[in-house]
Amino acid sequence: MTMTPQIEAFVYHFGEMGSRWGFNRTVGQMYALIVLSEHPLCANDLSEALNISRGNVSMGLKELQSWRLLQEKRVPGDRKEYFTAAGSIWDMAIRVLEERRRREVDPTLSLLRDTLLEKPSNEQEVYAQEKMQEIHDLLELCGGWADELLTMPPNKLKTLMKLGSGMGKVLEFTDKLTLRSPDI
Amino acid sequence: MTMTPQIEAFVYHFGEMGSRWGFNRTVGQMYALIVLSEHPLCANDLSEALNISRGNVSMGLKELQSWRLLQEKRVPGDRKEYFTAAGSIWDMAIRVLEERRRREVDPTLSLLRDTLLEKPSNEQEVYAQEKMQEIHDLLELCGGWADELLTMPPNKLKTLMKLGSGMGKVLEFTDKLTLRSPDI
DNA sequence: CAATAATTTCTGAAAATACAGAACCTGCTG
DNA sequence: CAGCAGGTTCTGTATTTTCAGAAATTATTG
Repeated sequence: MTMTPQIEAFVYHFGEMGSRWGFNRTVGQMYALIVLSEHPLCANDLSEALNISRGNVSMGLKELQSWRLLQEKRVPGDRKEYFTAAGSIWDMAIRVLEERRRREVDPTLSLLRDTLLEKPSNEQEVYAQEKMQEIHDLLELCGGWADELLTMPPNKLKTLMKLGSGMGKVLEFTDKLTLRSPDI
Repeated sequence: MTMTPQIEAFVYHFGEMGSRWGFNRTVGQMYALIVLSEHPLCANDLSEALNISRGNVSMGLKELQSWRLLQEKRVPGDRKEYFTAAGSIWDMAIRVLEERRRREVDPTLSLLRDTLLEKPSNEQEVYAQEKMQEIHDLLELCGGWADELLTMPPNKLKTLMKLGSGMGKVLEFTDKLTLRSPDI
């Protein structure tokens, strides 16, 4: 289990980026290596290839599993656990986005909902609540939309994205249509 | 400059979330307070309201400015600088997304592009490059799409999002149309 | 061109996080 | 049930990040 310079470069880069994506350097490296490996890897492989302590690898695998990013593979006659990336690259992206939403957006939404139920008790709070309402609506709208998109079959989603600037036009077009028939 | 419990709760929450959004606790608190305040705030206001050292406030303001999230306000006859949130909540969201893309996605894309120009030097790299290609394509597609969306006028974007599950249908519909006329 | 108000940069302490390595489980195998 | 492979949890150290407060810098006004 030794990495070529190319693979190494990507693995390290992903480690650095990892922190931005919500997990730490070593977890990022571990995941990158697993994704790039055709064959399932076990904890020892990771520990050796990345020079990471065995205990740390165990924690990292736990973390990646909590993101639902790993698929466990059992090799008959071998008592080690092996791992590959769960699903396609698309699946991976979707999982990460879902998880980040759960961690970053949902708690805020919930707090906002609670706060907005309370009566503003002075001038200052009237304005503040207006802003909170705006934030709430934005998050809710985006969240709902994201749900729609992420539950679409990937193919369809891809088509949609490729539509690109066409989308603006489609939108105008459907606008016109809905003038006549509100239920496209 | 004293916060009501409601406002305080949101400010602190946003501080905690802040770290997930790419800046630290105090920067998050500062921004939340600025957004919720009807009137522009100066460094001292922030320092006092949040119990943050004056120097730290200065750093934080720099950080927020690097995200293009602040609008500077000058009050005639007062030499202090005052700040409000730059633009609407939508503008804020767009700025944050753009900036995160710049910081999180672009460097990876650039590395991938470079790597994919090289010839795979063995079996292992052939597979790894396939995966990298997939990641590259996904990031590029999403990035391009995000560009489209984020440069759309907010109203249009809002309409699009509200379209919700309708979108799947629109898609099928345009599919049929393009069979006859490829340039919608 | 002082005097001083406002801001920025620097410095080191404190807090949080990441991590190696040891100690500890758990369950298989002979 | 001893021995051991594999995995997890714990403990202390190293690293990184955050931040207050001091020092330095820049602007503003009489």
